[in-house]
Amino acid sequence: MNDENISKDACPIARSLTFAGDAWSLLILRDAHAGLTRFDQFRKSLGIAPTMLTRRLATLTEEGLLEKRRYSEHPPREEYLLTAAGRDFLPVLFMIGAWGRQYRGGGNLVRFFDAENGTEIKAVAVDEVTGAKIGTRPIRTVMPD
Amino acid sequence: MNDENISKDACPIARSLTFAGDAWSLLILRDAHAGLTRFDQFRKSLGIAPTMLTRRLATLTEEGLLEKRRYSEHPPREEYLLTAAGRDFLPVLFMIGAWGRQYRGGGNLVRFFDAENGTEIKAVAVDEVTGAKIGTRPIRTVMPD
DNA sequence: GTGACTAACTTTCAAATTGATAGTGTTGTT
DNA sequence: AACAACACTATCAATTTGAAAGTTAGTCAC
Repeated sequence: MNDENISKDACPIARSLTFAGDAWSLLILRDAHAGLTRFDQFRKSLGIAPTMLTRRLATLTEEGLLEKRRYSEHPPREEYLLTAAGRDFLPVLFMIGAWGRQYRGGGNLVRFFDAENGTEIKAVAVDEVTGAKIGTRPIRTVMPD
Repeated sequence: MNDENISKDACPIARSLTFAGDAWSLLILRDAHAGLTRFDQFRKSLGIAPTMLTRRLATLTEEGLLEKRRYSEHPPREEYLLTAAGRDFLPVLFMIGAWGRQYRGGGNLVRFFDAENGTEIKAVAVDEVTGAKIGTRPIRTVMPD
């Protein structure tokens, strides 16, 4: 895709897709939220080729979703930690997961629980202003300029 | 990517990424939600090569997010309409957009308003059970089996 | 009834990306 | 000294993408 055009677009979705528009990046972010930080952890979890993983980690780091940190001087070893922008991507992953659970839900699926009160998490997107679920009320789109 | 492995995975996110793991599909869905239905409308809006568009529309149709409907017998012409599964993908798009607005928000962006009361929509993902925003409380992940 | 035009594609092919496999450099462990 | 762990890099075949042109099946204007 032509990233130049898309990221300069007035659409916030298109802008996000500069890096989030491929499956590996989203799966890496998923694993990062699950606590993975190291190259080999990601590689083994995803079964991704190391060339791909190197590139994707570099992009996610450049784009500010991950941060490279040296965790050992001898030998020199790096790990990848979520930044604030990376952590704030979690709602996106949960909504993708919610859709998958509803429409691709056959067989056993991973489940997520609120660690404090033990209830299963049911992620929904709402408009914070009206409290209504996204998609239940008519939307008006306003272009800039 | 190896779709076979990923869609059989126990992760609902990975399952969704079988088709949603590329930027064009998400942009087509965005445009479909904006009301576009026809091949040439998508093509002009996205600047996508017709080869790509044909393939993506076919995949989205096979995956049950779009539905092909004949809108003219003479000449034979088809349009693509969102199915229930496609409509339910809107929250994902809104959350991707919300992230992009926050972290890639320079310049003028499209904005979305509640058509009934005129307030700007601020999409957030919450746990329907606790009402807490996703990511503000600790999560426990439970694997199947 | 010929020529221009529209819509939804398909064909072709070069360029870019991906993915599998093997190898490298630095270091700790036995 | 031999072996293993970790985080990569190198190589290269296979797949995917993207640009441009062509096709099919009709409508419309004259």
